[in-house]
Formats: sequence, C-alpha cells, structure tokens
Amino acid sequence: MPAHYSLSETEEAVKRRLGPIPVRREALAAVSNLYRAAAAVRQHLENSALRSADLTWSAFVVLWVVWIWEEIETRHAAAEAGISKGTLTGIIKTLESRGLAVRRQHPDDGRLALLRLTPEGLALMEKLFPAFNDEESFVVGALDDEESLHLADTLRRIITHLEEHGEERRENLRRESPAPPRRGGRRRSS
Amino acid sequence: MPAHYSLSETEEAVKRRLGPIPVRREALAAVSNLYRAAAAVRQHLENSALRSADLTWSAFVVLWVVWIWEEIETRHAAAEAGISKGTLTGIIKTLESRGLAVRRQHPDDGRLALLRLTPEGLALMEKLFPAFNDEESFVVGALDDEESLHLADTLRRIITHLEEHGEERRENLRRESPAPPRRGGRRRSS
DNA sequence: AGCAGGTCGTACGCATACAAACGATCTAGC
DNA sequence: GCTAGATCGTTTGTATGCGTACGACCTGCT
Repeated sequence: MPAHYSLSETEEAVKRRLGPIPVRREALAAVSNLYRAAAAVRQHLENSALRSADLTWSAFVVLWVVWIWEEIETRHAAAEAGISKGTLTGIIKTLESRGLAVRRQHPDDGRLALLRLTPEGLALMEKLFPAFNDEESFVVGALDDEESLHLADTLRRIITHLEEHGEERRENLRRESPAPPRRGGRRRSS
Repeated sequence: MPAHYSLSETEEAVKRRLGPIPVRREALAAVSNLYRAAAAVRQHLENSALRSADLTWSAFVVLWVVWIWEEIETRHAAAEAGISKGTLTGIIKTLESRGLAVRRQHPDDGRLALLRLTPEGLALMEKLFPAFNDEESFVVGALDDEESLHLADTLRRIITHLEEHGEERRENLRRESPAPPRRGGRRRSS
C-alpha cells in the first residue's frame, strides 16, 4: 500500500504545519521509516511465503521458535516471539486446532506448560522455512550482504538500547506526570 | 520484553536445527531485527509519550496524518497511515467518540468522506507531538545523527523496493502455486 | 501443617488489522 | 435518461495484541 502523497510533498506539508515547532528530523525519519518498513516486510511475507500455508506472521514466528528449541516453555516462547503471554495463548489455540502444535504439562512444575510441534508441524516448517527465507532475501534485495548485516547490527543496537534503558526512561516520565492506565483489561468482577 | 535465550544460544540452536538446510543469514538477521526493533519502538512510544494521551500507535499516526494535511480524504489518510480502509473506519470511530476528529461528506463526490481535527484534536497534537518526538530521539539514542539518517535511508530503500517490485514478485509466486485466500473476510451470504 | 507471597497460564475487554462483501454513488457509453 | 462497471466507505468475520484479573500451583517461612 504505497503512500498517496510523494515524499517531497509530505516534507513540504510537514514544514508548513510544524512551523516554529522544533523537530529532530533524523529521529522522526528513522522511526517513521522503521515502522513503515517493518509493516511492508510483514505484509509481503504474509502474502507470499506464508500465504500458501495460510499462516499469519505471529503464528509463523511462534512455530519457528518452537521448531528451533524442539520443546519450550510457553513463557519463554512468548519472550522469544516478542509477544505477550496472553497473546500467545490465542495463537497456540489456533495452531492446536490446525494440528501443528501441541501443549503438555510440565512434569515437575504444575504451573508450566510445554510446547512442541506435531509431525505435521515439523513437516510444514521443513518445507516452509526455505520459501520464507527466500522471501526474506527478496525483501533486502535492494541491499548487498554487507549492507544487510550493517542494518541488522544498527537495529540490534536500538533493540538493546530499549531493553537496557527503556523501562528506566518510562519510569522517569511517569514520575513527572502520572499516566492513566491503558484501556482494556479484564474488569473487576463486582 | 527481552528474549529469554541469549543471541549465541539461539545461534547454536538454529545451527543444530537447520543442519543441512541452506540459509541466507544476512537476510534472516536483517528481517528478524527489523521486526523486533519496530515492535520495541512502538511499545516504547505507546508506553511513554502516547500513554498520557491514552492513544494507541495507530490512532496517533492517523491524527498525525490528518494534522499535517489539515483536511484529507479518508482513502488517502489510510494510505498515508499505512493501514487498510476497513481499519481506518474503526479508528475514526474511536477518535470521533473522543472528540478529536470529525468526518464530513465531500461536497462534490458523495462517495468520499473528509477528515479533520477538532480544536481539541489540534490542541492535543500541538502539545503531544513535541513529547512524541523527544521519545523518538530517545529511541535512536544509541545512534548519532549521521547513523540515524543512514538507517532511515536504508529502510527507505527497502520500502521503495517492496512498493516497486513486491506485487510483481507475489504474482509470480501465485502463478507457480495458487494460494488459498487469506482467512477472515466477510463470507458469501448464501 | 499451614499460609503468605510469588509466578504461571488462561479468561476477558477493548482496540486494531485485514480481506471480502456490501450498498451508495459516480462515470462512461449509449 | 438509462444502465453496466468502477470506486468509495462501511460492515462483517477471523485473528491478533496488550493489560488486567484470576485461579491454580509452587516456594519459603514458620
């Protein structure tokens, strides 16, 4: 879904609108393009490699994580996939209903659940992953290998920075001006 | 939400699992980190600058687009925000219910709808955008200005590449192996 | 033994998110 | 004028996605 206005048109409109408001344009451009690129890449992969298997991005990422680790605790699967444990519950349901993964109780700790692929899930990943990786190659097709690695490294620095200092930053902001809780969430059963 | 396993642990597990399967690792690393970084950045911005206004990322992006263009057709707003027109309908509903934006009919073409900010929406953006931009700066805090610009440029090349050649690529893949339609979507009323 | 406090997976509420279907509307050709 | 096709915004169905609530369960202290 390409944008309707051209880059230069948008630049002009932003300048007109922001006027005297000071802007860090490098940060704005980097964050804006980061999100747009991620959305475009996800869109492409869902509509190419993942389309034939009728999998969403998140479902595939969960399958990938479980595949790599053979058997994994659900809490770790959520962390590796980068989603919340609540979201993972729904995705596991979808995968189980399609016979691609199974859940079982942890033998020692009754609170934990373990996740595995079924033989069908295993066969699917062995067939699907090469096609997925081919599309990943296409996605970075405008870059050579060195540039791709440099990009990966730059992004990793952003991720690490946020993991190490993000919570502290958000806490300081909340101290300055207490924020309302996010919408949603189960209501108290009165 | 940091990953549970370390990078080197994961590298080992991937090697063990993939075995003889050939992998383009630069592409895998770039795409993987791209998505993780985008999710982390969105998470941080929603929980910092956007938290005080109780806005989601998508709602903010729509407000931003409407703010910049003063008045905009909804189809263009969807394209600029990078979401589908169906999704935009729901977001506009949320924004209207909070008195931040209004919809009106196009004077000449009855099919079109125009989107504007209310005075409250305008005041919100004038207060909120500087705070948002500050957090964007924090997010790329591990990079200097030159690196941020280089990152933005690299990402822009990926976006352009997908916009220009993505559809063609997907069409060729569909020709080779016809794919089932994606799940979801309204069912035929029999 | 009992229980307080923590952690886990799940249920739930709200808001996205997309694709497909739909009704209203415009337009081109007659 | 009329109508077939195109286009628009909205609706509907399926699936995430997060934060919160909650019951089950484990651990450590007594």
